[in-house]
Amino acid sequence: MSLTIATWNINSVRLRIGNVERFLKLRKPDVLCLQETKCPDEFFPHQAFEALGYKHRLIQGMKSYNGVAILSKVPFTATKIHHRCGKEDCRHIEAALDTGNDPILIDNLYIPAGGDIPDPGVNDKFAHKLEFYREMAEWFAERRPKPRMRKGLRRIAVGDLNVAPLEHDVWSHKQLLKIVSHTPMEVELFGNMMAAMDWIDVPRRFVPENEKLYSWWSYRNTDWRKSNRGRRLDHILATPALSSAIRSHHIDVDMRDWEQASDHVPVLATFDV
DNA sequence: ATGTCTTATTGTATAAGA
Repeated sequence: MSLTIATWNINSVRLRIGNVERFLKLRKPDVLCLQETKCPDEFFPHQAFEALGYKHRLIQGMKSYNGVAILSKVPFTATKIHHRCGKEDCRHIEAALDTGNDPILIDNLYIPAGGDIPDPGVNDKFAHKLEFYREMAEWFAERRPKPRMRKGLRRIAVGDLNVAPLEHDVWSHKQLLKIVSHTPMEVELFGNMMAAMDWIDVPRRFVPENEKLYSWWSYRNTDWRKSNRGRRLDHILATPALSSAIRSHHIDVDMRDWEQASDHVPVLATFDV
């Protein structure tokens, strides 16, 4: 079966539920992973998703900040809510998708943005971000399939990881080296997390590393398209067991122009599972 | 880099986070 996964930092699911519905009708992903829902669970707009066939929903939200959700047409065989760095701040949920074959595990992540100053000694938010990356690398390493497991493990991780790892994941590598999201320290920890599970960077399977690729443009630019000072903060990662199943990818850049747009646009990938 | 958007509140202006 064909499986399309989308990830989107929605920056308030209630404010932008109209845009979510429009996106789902347009792209019809099988699974949508949202971050920054900013919505306590009791207020989550379930009916909008139910009406469009997303009958399987795992949500973990809170007041004001953060919040993640997995909305799926595909049933779950298991779900988990994870607490990271000793906090309960709604940043990691996990579901097993019932694809008929081995279930595919999907992690939906909202990694801390990290504040403005890239120094963990003076900026607690940056320290939290680094700690989150270290914890994820360790957690994935513990789940890495043993060499004797020849078929490997089918796992997909998506979300707003708040790091643009490659030179051409930002508009100016040189000018952003000291800007949080592209500092060498963050990029190194991102790399450690990638190595922990041998993750494949799915969009970069299709777009060469010397081409610009972004999923986020700041609200602070008056004309985002003209200045085009973007960053690739939103990611889709897949394990080697899914390597031959990867079919296509798409970043919905034009959605940055939609009425009352999020500052992030959806990233999609299709697998033949 | 600048400077915008969202949420919440000792609220109709301000602060915090991104």
